[in-house]
Amino acid sequence: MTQVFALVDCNNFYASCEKLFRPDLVNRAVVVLSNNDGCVVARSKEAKAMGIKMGVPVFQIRELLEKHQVVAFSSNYALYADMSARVMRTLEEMSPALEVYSIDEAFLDLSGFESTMNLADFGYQIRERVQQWIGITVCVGIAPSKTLAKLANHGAKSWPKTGGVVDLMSNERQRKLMALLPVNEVWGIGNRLTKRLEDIGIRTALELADAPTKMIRQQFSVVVERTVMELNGESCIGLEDIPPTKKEIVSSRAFGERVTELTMMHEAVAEYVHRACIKLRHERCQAKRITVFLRTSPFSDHQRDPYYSNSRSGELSYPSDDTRDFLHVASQLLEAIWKDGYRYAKAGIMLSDFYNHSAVQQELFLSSDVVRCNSALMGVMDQINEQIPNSLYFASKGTNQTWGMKRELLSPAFTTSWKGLPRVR
DNA sequence: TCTGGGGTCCTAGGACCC
DNA sequence: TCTGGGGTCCTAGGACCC
Repeated sequence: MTQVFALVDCNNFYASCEKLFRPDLVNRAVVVLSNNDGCVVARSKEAKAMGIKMGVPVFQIRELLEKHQVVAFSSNYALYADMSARVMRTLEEMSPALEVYSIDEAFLDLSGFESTMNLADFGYQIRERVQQWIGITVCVGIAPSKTLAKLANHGAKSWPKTGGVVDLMSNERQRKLMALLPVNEVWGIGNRLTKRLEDIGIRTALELADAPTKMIRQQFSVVVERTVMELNGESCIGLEDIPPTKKEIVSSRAFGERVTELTMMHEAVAEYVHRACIKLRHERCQAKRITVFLRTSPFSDHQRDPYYSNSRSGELSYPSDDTRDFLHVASQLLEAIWKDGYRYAKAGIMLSDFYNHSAVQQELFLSSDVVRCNSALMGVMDQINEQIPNSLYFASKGTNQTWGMKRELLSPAFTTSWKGLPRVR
């Protein structure tokens, strides 16, 4: 049986979420900014039309924003996550299997649907329902492989006359679309690969699809080879409807102001450990390995502001999900890579080497009572913090946090009670 | 002055073992 | 003193994604 995938993607998702609760902003250009209000990470269609590019630093386009009275928001992740969950629940009801691919995209398995209905019509149904129930506009791409479904979706987004749905099940239509799209629009082909592919004369998606797989494998990799097969309608990447367990958890952040003192950096690292461990417990995992990293700004003039970047990993003697275990090691690792005299712009920690909670072998000399007691303590802490965020934490992360990030343009928490509200001081 | 955060997968090379 | 080749495991780095 031929496989059928649909990719459903929300249009301008973060900007659309902000607009949804501000009817006064219809037809106004809206942008959403990254942490620290540093870069543009989402634009409404009006903002796109002004030529505001994805990822551009705000300070470079400040005049443009003011001149056209563009409305800017700090990113309100709690709001977007909540809206995303609503969209996904709606999609779930319409398809037997769904893979939540990112906050604003999902793959649906529509295999077998083609015998009872017109696939494009079903795409329009999806679009209408999400629009009506949630108020978010989506585009739908339908094809026999995920990579082609991505391209179909791109077509649906780019050409309004498609009505937001493109059915790419026929080979003829696949080739027609691929001939029009540059190779860098293909899922899995980024900047570097685009450059290398262009060097050997491959410029369009179709030229990549027609390239001999053997040569692609030799000159590039198995990954690119798989992409070529997917472009030819051969599905190599299946639907992952059960989310795989995480292999690492990262918590990192650029500072609102440069950090020059070790005590401050200790506080910041403690904060990241705290956040990562909450996620770890949420995943019902334990980790053994922790990495601490820090760096100065790669963008500044290195004559005046020299560059330094370093990281160091350490291991616990047994897997744990106890914040205190990681705080202890992290602080030692930080001491080992810290150098005085630099203006640090960013730091973070990463947890890795995960073990399933139930399958973890306890440390030989730790009584099981102690372990039970620790995990109960952490559980209570997480529960309280879920009710009232940041009410309970370890003193090591500090109470002042002058290095914390800037979020000056945050929208209110429209749909969530506590999450997303700035901390009350 | 001001440039995000969180992930995955693959590969090359070093360490180590037999 | 001479000194092989193959396998495995781990890590760092590169590339990609949203």
